[in-house]
Amino acid sequence: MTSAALIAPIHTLQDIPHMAGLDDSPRGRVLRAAAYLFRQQGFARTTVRELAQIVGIQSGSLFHHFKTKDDILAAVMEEAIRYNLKRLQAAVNDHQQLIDQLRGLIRAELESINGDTGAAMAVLVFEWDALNAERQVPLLALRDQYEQLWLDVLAQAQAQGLISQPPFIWRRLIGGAISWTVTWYKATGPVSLDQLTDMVLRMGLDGTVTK
Amino acid sequence: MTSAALIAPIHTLQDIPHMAGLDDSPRGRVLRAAAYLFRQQGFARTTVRELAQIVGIQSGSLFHHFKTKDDILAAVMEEAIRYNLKRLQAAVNDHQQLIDQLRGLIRAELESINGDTGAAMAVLVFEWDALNAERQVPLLALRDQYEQLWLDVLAQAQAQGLISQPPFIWRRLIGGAISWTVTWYKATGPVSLDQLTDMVLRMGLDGTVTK
DNA sequence: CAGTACCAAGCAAGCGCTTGGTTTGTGACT
DNA sequence: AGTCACAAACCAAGCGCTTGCTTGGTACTG
Repeated sequence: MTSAALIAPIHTLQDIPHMAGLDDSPRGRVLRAAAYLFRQQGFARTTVRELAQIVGIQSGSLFHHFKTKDDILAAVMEEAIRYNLKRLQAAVNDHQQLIDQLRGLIRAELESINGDTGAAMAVLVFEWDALNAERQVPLLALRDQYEQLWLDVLAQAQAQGLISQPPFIWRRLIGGAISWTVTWYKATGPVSLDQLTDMVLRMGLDGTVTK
Repeated sequence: MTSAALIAPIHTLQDIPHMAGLDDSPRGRVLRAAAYLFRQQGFARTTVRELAQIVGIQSGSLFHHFKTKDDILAAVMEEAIRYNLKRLQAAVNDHQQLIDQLRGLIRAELESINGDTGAAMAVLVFEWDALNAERQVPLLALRDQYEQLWLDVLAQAQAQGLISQPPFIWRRLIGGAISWTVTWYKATGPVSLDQLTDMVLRMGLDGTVTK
């Protein structure tokens, strides 16, 4: 097998940005490095030796903190989804007007994907199938909560005539547009997160409002 | 590592749907199986032995047709992008009205992702980073052609006031919504491809037209 | 002195790919 | 029609290497 990343693979933990929700415990350090590597190269192509090297320990020592490599993946995903579920709940609770709640949800999800939990969120999306079916179950329960938050707001939005598509479909299409930003959007570019939020929101309010 | 797909991994080529653009030559058979497996389990987690077994040959015999496993991945991607570039060009040429061209593009891309080239398109999206940088170059040139087709139509759409966002942004957001359908849309479900096309189109024509 | 965190070494299994040789299909020439 | 040459397609076996993970022991901390 040809190995990717032959050039400058040497990293240390300090080169890797912090991830919200993770402390500086050994466990937190492993998960931070894992989120970074799993996103950068994929789960299967990341070796436990490589991960250990970045954390600064021997590869065998990883298994003092996690039973298997799969457990590390599951932990990264669980941290990501738990943290961002809270973020989304806050986004809804912070506003009373429905349109502001909707904008808040979009903004929060854009942040989770392009901000300080971006690596873990990308792993959650792109490496989902790498997780055993059994290990997916508890995460699916969390994801259902996450999606229900959206659907509750969207049901009201439909009732008020804010959106003209079924909430389920609307959520999938807009969710796709938001998730996809991970492949192209740079916060340092010409478009700010607030501007991007408004663009997505406008696309969501399709022809029903001339706002 | 725990291995996924412990249950009923036994397949033969006949269980795998045909892919448009591939013939029944040995090469075509390998690529068809590869597109299916790479999508199902990911490139890294698919072994050459597994691939060979489905095709019905020995693993070593694969290397009579392709130099490396990476070459197989690159070939799957190239076939996918070449075939769908033609499909997109046809979609534009088949109509004269701008709005119909736009709808044609959306419909064509939804088809390529959810239809007879779906597996290969998913591989193109999800396994892009598994490809060496050098091998990405020729594919990027093809992808630029593909995207330019969209941008040409979108520039006119903006000039006519059909869309209210910059073509580049519009394309990214709508492209995300379309690509994302691979994660949830089933052609056998309650929503037809034509209906889905109209939903995406309506979302794209954001508030500028009360069509 | 118990528990946490770690190292050094290495095992068993699986990986991509190679090798040397055999079968099969095809077209040209008698 | 028969036969021969040659390339394409394939098999059987296995090499060299990497993988996730284990083991038995040591240092540090409260």
